[in-house]
Amino acid sequence: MNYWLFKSEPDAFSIDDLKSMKGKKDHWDGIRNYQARNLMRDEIKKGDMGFFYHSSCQVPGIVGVVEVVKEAYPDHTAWDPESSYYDPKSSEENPRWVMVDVKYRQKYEQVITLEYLRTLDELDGMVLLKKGSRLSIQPVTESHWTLISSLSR
DNA sequence: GCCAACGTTGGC
DNA sequence: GCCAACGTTGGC
Repeated sequence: MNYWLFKSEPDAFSIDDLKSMKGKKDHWDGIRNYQARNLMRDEIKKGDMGFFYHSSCQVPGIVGVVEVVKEAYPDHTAWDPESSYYDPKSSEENPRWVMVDVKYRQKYEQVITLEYLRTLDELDGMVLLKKGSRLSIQPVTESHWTLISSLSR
């Protein structure tokens, strides 16, 4: 099993939004970055777990956990001219972008803040903490996953 | 709101 | 295929 980190701006889509969806699950649409797309297309498997990360907000950090419940399939928002994720170069015949489905698993009582994560020597090398890192879907190592998960207790 | 870092585009 | 210009991300 592999571990991931999914970034979202809570103003656009928060962990509470996910929790309130029917079945507590939703498709992770709107990814328009090739590196993140390739991770979804090639690496992210059903049953994988992910941290839900809130970015571009007052207190950026990890707010909870999701599970991947459906593997990559075409992102239909790319075909919708009304959508802000519209990409005329993507078609139903030849989809350029994909998404996966994730399901809410838990919300932490307290945000594990980016500020706090930066203080932990054990997280050296974590993609999230690298300077200039802005990948919206990131791999997380098992040891980092285990450590961060233990912080929520 | 600023701005550093990064990704993408397109002319050559 | 290079790289300047531009657009975006995201912490602060």
